[in-house]
Amino acid sequence: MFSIPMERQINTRQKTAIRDAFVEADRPLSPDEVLAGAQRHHPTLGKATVYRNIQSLVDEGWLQAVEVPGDSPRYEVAGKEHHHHFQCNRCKKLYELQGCIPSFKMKVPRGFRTTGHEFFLYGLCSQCNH
Amino acid sequence: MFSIPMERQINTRQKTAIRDAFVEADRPLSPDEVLAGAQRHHPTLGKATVYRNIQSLVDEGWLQAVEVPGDSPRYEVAGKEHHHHFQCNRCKKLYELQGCIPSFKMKVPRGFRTTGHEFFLYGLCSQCNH
DNA sequence: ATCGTTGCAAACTCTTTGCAGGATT
DNA sequence: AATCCTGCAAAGAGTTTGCAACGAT
Repeated sequence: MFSIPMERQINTRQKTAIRDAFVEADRPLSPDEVLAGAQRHHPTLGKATVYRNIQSLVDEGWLQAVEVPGDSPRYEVAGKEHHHHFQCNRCKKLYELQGCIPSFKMKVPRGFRTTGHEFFLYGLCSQCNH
Repeated sequence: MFSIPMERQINTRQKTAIRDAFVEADRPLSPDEVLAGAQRHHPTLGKATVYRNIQSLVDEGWLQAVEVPGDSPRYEVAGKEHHHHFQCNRCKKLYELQGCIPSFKMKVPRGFRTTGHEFFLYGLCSQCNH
């Protein structure tokens, strides 16, 4: 038998600053937003470190990616229930919505098999809708 | 009063090859797919020309952009009714679906205003689902 | 002392732009 | 002939990778 060595859990100041940025923001963040948020805790943080730690947190299962149409990827704390997102047309911030749309049946071409869906609302967030 | 000069409608061989690629494919195409499809009509076509002509066709209203989560933009012939898209998980091709989902009411946070939505189905297309 | 992480810079990919030559009217 | 378009190559923007120095154990 082979034993799979438990990965040592390494928490550098940089990685902690990045996790804190997600907890404080409480919404999905882009790499640039992570850099800006985490630099308030650790000003010398570099962008390569942000990209590497995002990937590391995704691999650990702490983060998960949220792909957005026509914009850079966002990442959110993993483990939440199925939900969708709202993007502000002006500031481009992404927000979490509760729940899913009511059951829907979309017709797909013959021979196609559906395995999942995505849904986005667009508009103005409270900060931009004054 | 100023008169707005009517743009001369210029149709080069390259632009015609690009339009033909869309008509033949009958689905939204990425810039790379346009290049590949149009090069079958005009083998020396360059990618800068593809990008410029896509932009030109969008400006003319012949094409419209279809942004996709986590993938390069697609373009489809403009003027169709409101509809959504299906993306194949394996080959990444985008397909047009008919119609929209039945009426839905998603709760948004207070102070937010909704102006639009997007919806995507994912799965396997008939070519990849054998 | 060892081994993983950081931060800079270079490499990469996708897209846009500059420019000389070519095509169209 | 004048003007617009093309294709190459260089420039940008966002992301990834190489590497020497740093940090933690």
